[in-house]
Amino acid sequence: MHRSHTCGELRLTDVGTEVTLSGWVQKSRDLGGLTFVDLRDRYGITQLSFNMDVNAEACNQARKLGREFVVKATGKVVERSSKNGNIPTGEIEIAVDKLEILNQAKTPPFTIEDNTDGGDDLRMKYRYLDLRRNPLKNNMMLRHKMGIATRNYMDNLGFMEVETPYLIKSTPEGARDFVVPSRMNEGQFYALPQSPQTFKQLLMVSGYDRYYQIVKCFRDEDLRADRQPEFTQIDCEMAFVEQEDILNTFEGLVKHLFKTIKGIDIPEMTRMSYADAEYKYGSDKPDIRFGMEFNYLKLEGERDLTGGKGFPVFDQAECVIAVTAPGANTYTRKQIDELTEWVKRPQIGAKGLVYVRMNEDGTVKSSVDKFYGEDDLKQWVELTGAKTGDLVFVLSGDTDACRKQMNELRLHVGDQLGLRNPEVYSCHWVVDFPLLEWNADAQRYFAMHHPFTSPKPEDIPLLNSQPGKVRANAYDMVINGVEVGGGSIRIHDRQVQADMFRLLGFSDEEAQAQFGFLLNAFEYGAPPHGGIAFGFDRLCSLFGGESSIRDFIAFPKNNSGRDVMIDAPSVIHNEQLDELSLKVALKA
RNA sequence: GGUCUGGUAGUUCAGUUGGUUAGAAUGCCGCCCUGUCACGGCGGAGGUCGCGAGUUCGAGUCUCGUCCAGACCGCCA
Repeated sequence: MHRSHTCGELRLTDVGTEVTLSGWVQKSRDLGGLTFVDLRDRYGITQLSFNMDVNAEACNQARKLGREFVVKATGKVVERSSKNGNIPTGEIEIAVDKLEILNQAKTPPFTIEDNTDGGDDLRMKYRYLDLRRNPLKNNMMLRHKMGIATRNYMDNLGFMEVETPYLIKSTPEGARDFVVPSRMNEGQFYALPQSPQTFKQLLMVSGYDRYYQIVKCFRDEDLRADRQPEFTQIDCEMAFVEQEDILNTFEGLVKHLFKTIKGIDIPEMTRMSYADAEYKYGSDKPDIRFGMEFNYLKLEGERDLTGGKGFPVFDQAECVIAVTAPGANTYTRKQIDELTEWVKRPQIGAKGLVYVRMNEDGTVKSSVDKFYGEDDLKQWVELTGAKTGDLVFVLSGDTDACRKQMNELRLHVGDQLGLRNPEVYSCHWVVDFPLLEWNADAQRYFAMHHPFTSPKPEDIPLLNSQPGKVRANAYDMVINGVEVGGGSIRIHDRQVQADMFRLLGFSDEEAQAQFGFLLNAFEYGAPPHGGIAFGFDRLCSLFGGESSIRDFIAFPKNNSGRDVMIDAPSVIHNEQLDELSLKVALKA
């Protein structure tokens, strides 16, 4: 027997008990005749004590222990004479009779502490050591609990989990596929699924009217802090439902997760149209934890409070947007200059930044006083609702670009002003997405969500005349400005689906070749259906209060898509290539 | 594909206008210490300044290239 208890469970009530503990040496403190060893496992830390007068042999052994040695200690639980209130086991210690080294350890390249001295690179290379640290361990535990809570909720509602294949067929739409060569089918490739989309729809045709799956998905695109090439979705689909049913069911899932994991009651989620989201926040995933909504000083067909005063920048702009930063008149000239440089970076691309100060003495001072008098500014201020002590930021330009830029500025200033507290959660739906998106390069429409999304029935007449105006039965759930999930009511009519493929530029032959199995299935009694998929990693990071998903995945990839621990990807042997009938021709 | 930031001791970082022997903290090693828990005290070892070229009397420092890491843009139905 290697242990009778874990390192996190012994208390004062266990005093006198003979126990055996096994774990890792967190730290030892050698006081001369007395040595203490902190023994750690994933349940906690228990102090081992060694006394030269009582057991010289064990004490001498203990003095030689290095960090992260794996040891087994047997002894009696005793009350400490000086207690440690910082840890749950701090009132007791083990007076060790017998110490056994189960395995030695090299000194780890970084400290196994909550605030480690290790950099990201090193932590990734020794991920198995990084995972010993509390923050990572807690993240993994959070992820585990999120999975359990999800499965409980879904199971209670009668959803069944069905596994779908990972080796499927490559399709041209959407993200790049990861491909897998087939040995038995020379020159042919499987693709790893970007999502189980078509399979879950086929399961609806099969009559499995409530399906879900916590499932890995794969996309061969560049990485970000919140994007990994392989990631996990909570993938769901329901038959005989309308949009309302889906929204209610999965609003319930997220509320359940908040309640069971964090003990937070989330109020009913508001719904915002895509058009409103873009209008008020310049984003399809607005963070509505704080105000700072857009005010249009100038917008075609609405108003123009800026024209005719000789300021060419605004005169030539399609759109002028003002946003009030509450209490931000404390910003110094230097801070505003920095913000100006910030919005002028190529990533944001604004030409400049205009501001209006709401001074304590009641005066209003702007960076464009040369062109705009007190009356003009008063009109602006009235529209934006800015009060004394506030600072109004104004950007101008083409409407879409200006909205995007103001969205970035709004979030950035929101961060600076501490308006985006990670402990405050604001969940809402964005609905009525456009069905199609015009792509200027390809000179054709692309499905904004995916080609299986159904148009709103009342918008169907526009499909041929104004495709860009057609709204979809599509929805995203947004939490704190993070798109955590999205879905749609699908097309279940073969003819409509075929029309959609045609609209997206597929010939009938191409549509049949790519998605014939789905079109065929729709001929055998496809029920109306729809669904949603949540980004599980993002949900976990959100619950953990972090913006990067990497530390919520046990073994993630780095920025370049590499696993630096196992050193993947790697070249393969020529024998393997031969078997697959492949030849590698490196570019340049 | 692009923009930006960084790469100096095992680790995290500092390093002035280009100028003697490149520093700190922590970790590691040795000695001392009987109630520590960020233990304490004394001593010690530890560096091809990512790599390559260039400028210069002289480069950690300046220039160019390259590799690696991170953030972002493009991309992500």
